[in-house]
Amino acid sequence: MKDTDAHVTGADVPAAGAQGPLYRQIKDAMLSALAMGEWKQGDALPPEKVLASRFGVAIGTLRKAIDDMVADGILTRQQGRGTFVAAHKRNSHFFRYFRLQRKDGQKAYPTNALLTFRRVRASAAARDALQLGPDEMVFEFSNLLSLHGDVVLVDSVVVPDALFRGLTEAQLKARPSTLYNFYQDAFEVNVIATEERLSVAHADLQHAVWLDVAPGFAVLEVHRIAYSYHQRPVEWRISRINTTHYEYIGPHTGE
Amino acid sequence: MKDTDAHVTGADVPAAGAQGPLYRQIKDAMLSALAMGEWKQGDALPPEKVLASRFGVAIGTLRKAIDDMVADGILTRQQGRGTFVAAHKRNSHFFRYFRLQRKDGQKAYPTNALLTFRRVRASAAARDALQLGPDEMVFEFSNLLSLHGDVVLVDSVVVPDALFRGLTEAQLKARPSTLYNFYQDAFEVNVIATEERLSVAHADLQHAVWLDVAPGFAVLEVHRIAYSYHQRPVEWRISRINTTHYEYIGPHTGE
DNA sequence: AAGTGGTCTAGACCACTAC
DNA sequence: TAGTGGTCTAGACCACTTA
Repeated sequence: MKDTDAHVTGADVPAAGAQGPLYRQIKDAMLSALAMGEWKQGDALPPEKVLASRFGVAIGTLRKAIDDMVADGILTRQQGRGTFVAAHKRNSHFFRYFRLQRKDGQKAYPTNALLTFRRVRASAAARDALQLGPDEMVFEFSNLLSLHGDVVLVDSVVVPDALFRGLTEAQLKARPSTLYNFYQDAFEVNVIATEERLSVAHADLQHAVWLDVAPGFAVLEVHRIAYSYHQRPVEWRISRINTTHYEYIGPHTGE
Repeated sequence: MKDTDAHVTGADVPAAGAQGPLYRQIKDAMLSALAMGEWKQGDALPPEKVLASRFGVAIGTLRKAIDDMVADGILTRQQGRGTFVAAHKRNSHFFRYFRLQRKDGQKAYPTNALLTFRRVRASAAARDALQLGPDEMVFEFSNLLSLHGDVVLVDSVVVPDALFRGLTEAQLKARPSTLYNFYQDAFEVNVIATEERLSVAHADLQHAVWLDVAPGFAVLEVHRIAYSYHQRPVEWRISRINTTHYEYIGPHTGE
C-alpha cells in the first residue's frame, strides 16, 4: 500500500483538519505530548518502531520528525540507547545558551551568586516580552556570574508567576545545576529556544558595584527572551557583561 | 539487492579509502566539485536522479547529502525548478551575515562607502586568522556602512592576495551588490560560514571621526572570520558598531 | 543475544514550475 | 505535458549499548 493517506487508521494523529506534511504533524503531536508532560526531561522516548506505529506512519517519516526536533535541541539521540528529552545539564549543550568565553578561547562553567529576589506586578516591558495580561505577577531576580574567579556578568531575570508558582529565594540559592535545568526539574518549564539582541550600555551605580567597575563603565548588554514548546515565552532576561577579558561567541553560520 | 556496498559501481565516489557514512562522502564530493568550480553561484545543479546515478547511490541518500548542504546555506532548493548554488544576493539570506537592525526591530539594507584600501604584507594577527604563511600579502580595506541614513558601522577587512589577485580600489567602489556577492562574481570565492566574537571596545581617533562620535566612545566590536568550502578561511574582518540606535541580533537557537 | 538508533535502498505519488 | 524537488513507504543491514 503506497497510499499517502495511510495514516487514517493512525491512533494519535488528528485525522480531521490535517494540514501540511505528515512529518510536521507528527512533530507537532510530539511537541504537544512533551508540553503535556507525557515525557519529562531526561526520559527515554519509546523506540522509533513503537512511535511509528502509534502515529500510523512509516519509520522514515517518524524519523524525519525526530530529526527536526534533534536539530532544534529538543531531543537527543544516542545510538544503541534510545532517544531522550534534552536536559539542560552541564554538558556540551550548555554552551548553546551560555555564550561567553575568555578571550584566549578558554571555556568554563560559571559560578553563581543570587543578588536580589522579589515578586512584583509585571512592568509594561515585562508584559510585552512575556506576553502577559495586565496585573499579572512575575518573579524578578538577579544573579552574579563568575568565570575563573573573575566577576563577569550580572543577569536580571523575569519569569511569570503563573509558570513558577511558589518559587522561593531559598530554592534559587540551593539549586544544584544550571538555571534552565532547575526550571525543568522544579517547574517542568523547558527552555528550547532563545532570541537575543546585543548592544553596548553603561553600568549604573548598582551594576558598577556588582561588577566591580566604575559607574558608567561600558558593558555588553544582552536582551534575551527564552521560549518553551510552541514558542511560548517563559523567561525574559537582561545580562550585563564586562568584556574586558571575556567575549561573546556569535552565531556560527554554516557547517 | 539491498547490499550496502552497492556503490562499488559508482562513477564518482572514491571507492578506495571510503570513510564514514555514504551521504557524508557524497557531500564531500559535491563540496569538492563546488570548490573546483564545476558549478558556480546561481547555477542549477543536475536533477537529483542524475546526481544519484552519477554517484551510484539511491536518491534518498543523495537527498540526505543535499539536505545537509541546504541546511549549511550552501545550496538552495526550489520545488519544481531545481537545486541551485546559493548566491549572496540581497534576499532574506542576506541577514544571515548582516545581523544589525534598528532597535525598533526595523531591518534595512546598508549603504556603503569605501574609506581605505591598500595591499600590504600580512600582520601576525592576519596570518593567524587567515592561516597564511610568512611574507604573504593581503588586501586591507575599510568600509563605512549606513542604515536609514545613519552612520552605524565601520568594517576593517583583510583578505589574502592569493585568493583576490588583482583586486582594485575601483572594483570595490563600483561593486553593485553585497561584498560577499562580489567575492563570488569577481573571484569565485564563496563564503559559506562565519565565526564571530563580540566585545565592547572604545573608538580611537580615526574611528571616532568616521562614526561621528567622540573619541573613546564605546562601540560593539565584532571579530569575524569567514570560511569557504572545507573550512578554508577567506576573510578576516573587524566591525565597530555604534549601537545607540541599532542592535546586533544574536543566534536564535531552536525552531 | 536482544534492542536501540544509523544508514541505505528502490521505488511511489504529490505539488509546483516551465513550456 | 514533462520535469523538478517534496513527501512517504516498507523494508534491509549495520553499529552500538546493555545485560
